[in-house]
Amino acid sequence: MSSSQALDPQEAARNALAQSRSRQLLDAAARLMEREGSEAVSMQALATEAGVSVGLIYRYFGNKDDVLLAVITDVLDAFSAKVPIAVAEAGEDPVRKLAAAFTAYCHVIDEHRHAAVLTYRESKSLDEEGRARIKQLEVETSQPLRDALHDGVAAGRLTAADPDLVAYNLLLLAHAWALKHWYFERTMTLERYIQAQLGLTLRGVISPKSRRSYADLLEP
Amino acid sequence: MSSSQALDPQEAARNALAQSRSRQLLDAAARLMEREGSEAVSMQALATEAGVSVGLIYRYFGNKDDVLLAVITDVLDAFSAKVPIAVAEAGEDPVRKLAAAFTAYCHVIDEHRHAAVLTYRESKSLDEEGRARIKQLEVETSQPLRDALHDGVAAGRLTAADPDLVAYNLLLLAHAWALKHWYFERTMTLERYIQAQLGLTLRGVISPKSRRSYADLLEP
Amino acid sequence: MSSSQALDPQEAARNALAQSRSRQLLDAAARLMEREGSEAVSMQALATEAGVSVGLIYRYFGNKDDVLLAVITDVLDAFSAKVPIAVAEAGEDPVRKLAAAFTAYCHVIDEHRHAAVLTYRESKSLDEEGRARIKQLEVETSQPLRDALHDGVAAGRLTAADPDLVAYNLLLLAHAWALKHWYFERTMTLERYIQAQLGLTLRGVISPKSRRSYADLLEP
Amino acid sequence: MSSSQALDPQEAARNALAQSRSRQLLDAAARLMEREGSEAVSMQALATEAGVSVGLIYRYFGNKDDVLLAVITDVLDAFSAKVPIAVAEAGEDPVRKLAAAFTAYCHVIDEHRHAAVLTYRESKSLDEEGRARIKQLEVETSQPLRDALHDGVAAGRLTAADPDLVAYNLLLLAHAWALKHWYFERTMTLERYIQAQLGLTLRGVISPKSRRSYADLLEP
DNA sequence: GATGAATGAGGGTTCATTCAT
DNA sequence: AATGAATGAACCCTCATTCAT
Repeated sequence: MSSSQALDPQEAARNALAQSRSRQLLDAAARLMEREGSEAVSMQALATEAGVSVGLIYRYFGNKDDVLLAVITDVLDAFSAKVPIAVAEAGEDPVRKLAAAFTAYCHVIDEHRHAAVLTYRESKSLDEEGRARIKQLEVETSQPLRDALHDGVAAGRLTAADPDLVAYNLLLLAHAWALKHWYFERTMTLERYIQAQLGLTLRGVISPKSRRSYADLLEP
Repeated sequence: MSSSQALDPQEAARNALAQSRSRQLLDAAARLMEREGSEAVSMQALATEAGVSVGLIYRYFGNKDDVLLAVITDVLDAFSAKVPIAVAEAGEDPVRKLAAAFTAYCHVIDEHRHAAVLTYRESKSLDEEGRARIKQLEVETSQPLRDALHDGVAAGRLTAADPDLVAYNLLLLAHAWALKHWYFERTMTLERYIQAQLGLTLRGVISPKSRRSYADLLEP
Repeated sequence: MSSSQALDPQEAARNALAQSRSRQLLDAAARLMEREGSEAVSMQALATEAGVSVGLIYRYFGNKDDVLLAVITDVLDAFSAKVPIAVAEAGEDPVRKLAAAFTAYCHVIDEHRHAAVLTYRESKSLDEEGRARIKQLEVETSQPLRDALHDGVAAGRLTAADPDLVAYNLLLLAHAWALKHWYFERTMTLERYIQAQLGLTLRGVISPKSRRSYADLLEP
Repeated sequence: MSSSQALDPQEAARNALAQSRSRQLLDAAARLMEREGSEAVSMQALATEAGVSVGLIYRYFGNKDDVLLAVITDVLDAFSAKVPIAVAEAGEDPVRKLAAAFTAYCHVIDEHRHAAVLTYRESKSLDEEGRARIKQLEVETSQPLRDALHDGVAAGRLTAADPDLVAYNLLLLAHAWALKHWYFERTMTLERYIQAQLGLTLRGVISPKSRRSYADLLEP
């Protein structure tokens, strides 16, 4: 009720504080996971890293799973923030938009590698309602990929029996950069990874007559 | 012939017991993970599920990580046991062999869904030497995919700049059936999943002149 | 002057708390060992005896061996606190100083009988660096005995081929009051024990011409 | 009844077996303690070292403490076996007999260093009746020292207000070679240790007129 | 007599969570 | 709003002891 407009200054201040505290903690969590691995995130360690007390975390998050959920959500938020922009900059061509979206996904994943892995961990609350939220967010944030694919199909540039599966696969391949980083880092850079995976996927869905137009994307 | 050398019956009995205990414990672990999630596998819970005492587990496994490693290895062993057979039954055609291999992978994953997820968890000992063993086993067990792909390329049926990446992607897609089961189960059966993913991947690597021969694999 | 530098009150309070908690735990350990023997000191038992939770112990000590080391160090600290004072009060005569030192040692041992025995137990961490620390502390705290002996030799009151061995023997005899308490308590009081042992040792090292001056120490 | 004489052959065989099993286990315990320290004696380790099964140990010993008690008793038995012989070989002189006895004690201790330390460990059953047995045995086995001292006093060679205390101290000094081995081994050999300690003790109890006769024992 | 697989209480340790200040 | 000392359930692991074979 008081959320959208006419917020009294006290509440506004409170919200701003909550916002900045969340940011502070989420950033600390990211740093911690980057430095020590995502197993090392204990509440105590998180508090120390963020420069606050343990108790304070519980003022802004209900429990540890809430924090983890927020970390994951944070990554998904980065998707919503960056992918649409990248898509918009790619112009009107749906295939170029698709490529731009995938590239942006991969870059975000690369910047949050350890947080991205979290999604694949089973934790108590993530089974109940957290799982549902993540699912929904994941679907929402993969919308740009789906849109570009559908556009491409509509425009006759792509041929895909199940565009949603292709979109999901691309998401998966972006995640795979984090999940299997120990494997890929031995043979590839991120840019090379993006190019190679994009090429493979596109070769499976591009319509024959459009091949020539996207030779740069298809030829590795 | 059946064993290594002059097996004294006492040792043989002991080995058989160890074998069956391992089986019993690994099966219990699988059941437990299936029922409560792979986070719920405490040594106490495992003992209870297997109907033995905690102490007994330590007679057959050095520590908890050894158990987890064994669970993972168990899946990988199922690969080595089943995939080569499926490939052999597929005949000589490298593309058919590839399809058979992927199908077999997916079936094994489906039968060990929760165990398969374990590989993606970071655990203490899995970072040190366990990680190395898993990597190696993963590479070994994915060999059939790689072989079929290389054969296909050599035979001119497939065109792939990086066959190893394609093989790894297929492995990933098989794992994805377990990792993202909550997503796929809403829209697909396992068989449909296999067919769809195989179609997509093949369309990206099949050589133009061979398309007609594998129309059944390519058309969903 | 009293502390190191610009003590902010918060840190000071924390230090005071840590101090008092340590005291509380070490006293509980002493009581426990007194009542149940030094084998009975489990972390749980210690927590219960001290009226705190197990977890709290780990806020003040790294692990169980740290606790045991602290218990031992505590005794050695009592030596450093009490022996020099006793020596100082004994005047200038090196033999009187020696007697005073030994008496003080025995009294401290008597007050920490069970803790004193700990030094003779082999424990995991006590082999590595703990052992080294104890050794060093033991040597340091037995310095007053050595000093008095060397002084006595220098002053011509004592004759000892190996004063350090004599000093070590006295230390041992002090410990023996704890180690063999079940034996000595049947026939002696602490005071009688001190007098008798001192007499024996002194008779072995006193120079002939000084015998008369210390008749009170030599004649039991 | 059947013990002293006329033992039926079956019982005799049983006794002999029990005897040899005990020996086998006690020797294994000694080896184990020598090699791994006296903390490392678990029932399993002991069984393995002795080349028997765990269960068998319980046929010959009631529980672990019984084994430990037997190990200790074994050392005390070695005293009764060796010390009287050494004393007998020393001739008639009570002081020489004392010296021979102490030397023999120290040698036995040196051969069973780790077992000797066991006496100073508190364990469950050692408090109850085991303690009593050990006390008694300790007193019995130190009899040669006491005898020699009393003889010496009677012969006017020694002057000691409390000969029993002197005897007990010598026992303690023999033990100290094991208890404080880490200290003494840095500066002394066993022979030097014996000579030095004997010298110190004797100087405290030898009667003035006998000093010359035992100059070899008194001068280090 | 002998085995060794099996038990399970108990030990040390960690860490999410609470609450008095 | 913020702190951090305190809690205690839960975890992994060991080892003396038992008992069916």
